Amino acid sequence: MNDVARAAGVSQATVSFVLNDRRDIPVAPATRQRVLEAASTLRYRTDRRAQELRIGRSTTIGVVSHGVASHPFAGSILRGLQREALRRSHAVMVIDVDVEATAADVTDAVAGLVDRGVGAVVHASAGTRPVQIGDVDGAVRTAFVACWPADGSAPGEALLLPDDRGGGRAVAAHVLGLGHRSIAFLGGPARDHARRERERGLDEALGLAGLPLDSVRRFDGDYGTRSGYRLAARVLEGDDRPSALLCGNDQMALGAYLAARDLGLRVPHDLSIAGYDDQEALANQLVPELSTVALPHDALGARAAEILIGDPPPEPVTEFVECEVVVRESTSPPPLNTY
Amino acid sequence: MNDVARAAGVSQATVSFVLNDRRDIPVAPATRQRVLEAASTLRYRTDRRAQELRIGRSTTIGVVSHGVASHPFAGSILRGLQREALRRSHAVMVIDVDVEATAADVTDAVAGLVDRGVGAVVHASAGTRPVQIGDVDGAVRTAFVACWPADGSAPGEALLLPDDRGGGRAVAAHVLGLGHRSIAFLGGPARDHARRERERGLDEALGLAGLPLDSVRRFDGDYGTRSGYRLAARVLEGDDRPSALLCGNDQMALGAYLAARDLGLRVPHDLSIAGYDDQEALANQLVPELSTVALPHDALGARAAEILIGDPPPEPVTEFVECEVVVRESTSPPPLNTY
DNA sequence: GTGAAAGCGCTAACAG
DNA sequence: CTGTTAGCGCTTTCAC
Repeated sequence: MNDVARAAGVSQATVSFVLNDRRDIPVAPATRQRVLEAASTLRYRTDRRAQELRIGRSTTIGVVSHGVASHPFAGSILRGLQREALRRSHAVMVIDVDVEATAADVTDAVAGLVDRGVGAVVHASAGTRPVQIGDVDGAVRTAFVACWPADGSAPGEALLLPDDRGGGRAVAAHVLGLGHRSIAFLGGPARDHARRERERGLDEALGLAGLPLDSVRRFDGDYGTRSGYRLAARVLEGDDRPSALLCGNDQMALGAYLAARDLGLRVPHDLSIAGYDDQEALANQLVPELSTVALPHDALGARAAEILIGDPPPEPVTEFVECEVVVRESTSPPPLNTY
Repeated sequence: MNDVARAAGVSQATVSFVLNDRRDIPVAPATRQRVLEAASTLRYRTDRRAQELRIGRSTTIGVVSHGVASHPFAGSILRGLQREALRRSHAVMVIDVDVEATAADVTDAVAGLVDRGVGAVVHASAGTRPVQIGDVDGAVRTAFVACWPADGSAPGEALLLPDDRGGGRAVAAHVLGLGHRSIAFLGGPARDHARRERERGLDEALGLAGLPLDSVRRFDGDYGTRSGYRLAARVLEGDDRPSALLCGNDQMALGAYLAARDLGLRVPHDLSIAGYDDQEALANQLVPELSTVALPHDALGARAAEILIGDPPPEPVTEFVECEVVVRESTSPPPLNTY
């Protein structure tokens, strides 16, 4: 900055003023111009560390990602977050911790972030589940995306979740609307939060349609393709084969695709299949393309950035972001349609 | 730090000495102990920004990820990188740029990183392809993981690539070794680097086996599941159906699975299929489990951290990291085996 | 062994 | 409108 000042023939303070575009300090247009030029020819860039040190605020937000590596689409959360952060000239620093990280591991991660001056941290997961948050002592602004503190503590300034119940209701309504009455629900683990919400959504849709809850058979899977395969094979081999499968996620739907084909069933002609997640490079690439529910990861990430960079909300916010069903080719009216 | 000094009844400098564990400055064990205790009860943490500002070196390394969001397993690169960085008490700051980012976009990304004091940046991609690097003017140490500068400039201190040729050779040898003589290669785009290397590997394996290069039919896909489906359907429907398919990646192999089933072919009984990438949650989840080639993303990331945190190598290093074939269930000897 | 003081690159009073 | 200066939290030289 001194070099720029010298080159422009002004004081270093003046350089700071024009570079930070401070409108309250008047600077002669000509001077201003000289400074800008000097800065540009010298390829000057302000050192954020020094700047932050001085102003006492941070221009970077940290994210603790609880197992990106294990989840293909965590990228979207990051993307939304980053885009929004960038718009507010903030940077994003991420540190990935294992899905099975202990509280101590996470404490280290958060500490590393805080030591480097992040002004806020967002915990992000792709699975909508409890995560370890470590012992951070409320030292930093925090938000949660698709996860919440495993230890039951308060979820910082914001708890941002996909509206899985609504999504579950929406796909169910879609399939019901097509005329299906014999449906199987191939869900995630029985204790999984998302699975439960989605199933409740299903129940709501059933209620709305005036159908008994036990008209849909339900199974527990593990969100893996193989479990989708196994469950689908089992239900499809029995008598009174369902005409539609509501899968816990796209991976399980893929398993169902494989199982259906192995049994000589055509999708969607003989069997409709719906997924959940709208996983990139999967749902829209399948043959036939998979009807599914889009998870609003990008929006969730963006919202987190928005909240944490702005003024702290008077009280913690909890938001459920809508999950839209995206209808593609794998769902159609049931065969032998009788209405 | 002043608070700690006061609490321990020593000067602030002494606190710095013991906290940084400087063995060249002798400190009385008792004093040392008092400082440590004070620091811990006050929950003191050193501000890396101030520290870096003073010492003039950085303890964080930046990564420009060229399209994480679009590639499911970029996470592994990050993971390896982070693990290695952590071992050397560095942090990792990532910024994701779009796959189609312009040089200007990338310049901004790198600048954001450098302004925040990263000591080095690694460009990472999941696709092994040229990437924009922006105009960074050699201002910072740089390495490339699974990518290289699109503008033909020198690849910084290190160019780290998967050995796709070796991987291609290895799968081909595996399938050839099983006895297959009628093979089709369903590759990625004709101009794609990885596709070409993998195909060269195939040629080498053919040469080693004393087989003519034209004994394997080759097709161009786009690494998407649908293109795998389309290509497989085409080649499988024709006369002299191949007994084995070498796919450009796991996604295409999945397409081939789907196509094979649609034609009533059993894998691997009627048809062997091999993928490439060993994509998490895909390859090992398919039914049957997919034989494929593992990409060493984790190792690549780790190596980048190792190089950039250590002393600069005297001259740029280029390393090819081995891709191992992982044999699972989708490959077996051909039907009507005649040897 | 320990402490005082300078300075890393920056911002923000305040004086001119 | 511009320049001087103190100080953000730290490290390190040098004197005690």
